[in-house]
Amino acid sequence: MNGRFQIAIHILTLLSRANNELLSSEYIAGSININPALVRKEISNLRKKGLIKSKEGKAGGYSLGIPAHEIKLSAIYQAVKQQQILGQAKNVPNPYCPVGKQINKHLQHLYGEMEDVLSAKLGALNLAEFSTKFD
Amino acid sequence: MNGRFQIAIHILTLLSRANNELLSSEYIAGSININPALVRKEISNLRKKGLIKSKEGKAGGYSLGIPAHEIKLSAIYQAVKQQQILGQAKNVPNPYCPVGKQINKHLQHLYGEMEDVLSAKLGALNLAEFSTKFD
DNA sequence: TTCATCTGTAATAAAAAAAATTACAGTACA
DNA sequence: TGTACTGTAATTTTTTTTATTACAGATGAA
Repeated sequence: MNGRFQIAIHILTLLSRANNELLSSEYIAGSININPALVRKEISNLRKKGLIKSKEGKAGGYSLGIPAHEIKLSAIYQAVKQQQILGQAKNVPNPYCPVGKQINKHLQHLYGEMEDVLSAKLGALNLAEFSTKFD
Repeated sequence: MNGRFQIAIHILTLLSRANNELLSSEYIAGSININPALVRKEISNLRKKGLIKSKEGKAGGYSLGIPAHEIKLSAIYQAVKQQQILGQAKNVPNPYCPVGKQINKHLQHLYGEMEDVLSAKLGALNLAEFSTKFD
């Protein structure tokens, strides 16, 4: 669960409460208290996944790409997670050790199962439900 | 799921296969391919949680603190996770924004639920089972 | 006793990752 | 044609993680 999930869900929550009014990156950044360029960067990613629409130019800004009740939290998680969390492809364990030789494979499998239960849990919640907490 | 979990489970797997023979930090470090001081540091933590026993001095080394089948993977996870993953207590969202004001509380709750399902999943597996994968 | 081989721990440095900042081209409205 | 936005890249700063070095203390053995 990295910091990007937090930013992404914050952005999406703001948009889901905006009633189709466009919000600017500066406004969003003000609510999160981070730099507008970071907001635009994360939105750039979420837009590619279809979760957000943007309009350029004067009076431009952002809105949800699909209705909030169709956005499962698992979709946000998937959109934001970079690569397999599995550690450090760099740290190559000792290939001459029976444990070192295989452990990454087994951990990979274990982590996959973990992701599955997380996704299942997050898939049971959607953005509309999450947003109502702020009423 | 951070890098320390990977190191911790690697250490514990080695110990569980050592048949009560003591392993040195240097041997363990050689299998993981990291620095022996890091191994000792992580073991220092796992020892405080009772998962590992150590013996100082010449011919010293490490062994499991309790039988492998009594070590749930969730216990390893708990031992290793530092603080609530919840992001950045530093990044304080805008308190004048209805979303910014409450989002950390709601995320905290959400993350708590996530931890619960993870722990449940990991609690169904123990170190002995994990170790048999290496036979 | 004294040497050799370990652990325990702290201090420091190096490397990697994350976050912030700055800058500016492109777009659209008025 | 000016203004207010987005899109994106380049760069710097900060934070976190990992590695290294060092050495005191413990223990067993010659």
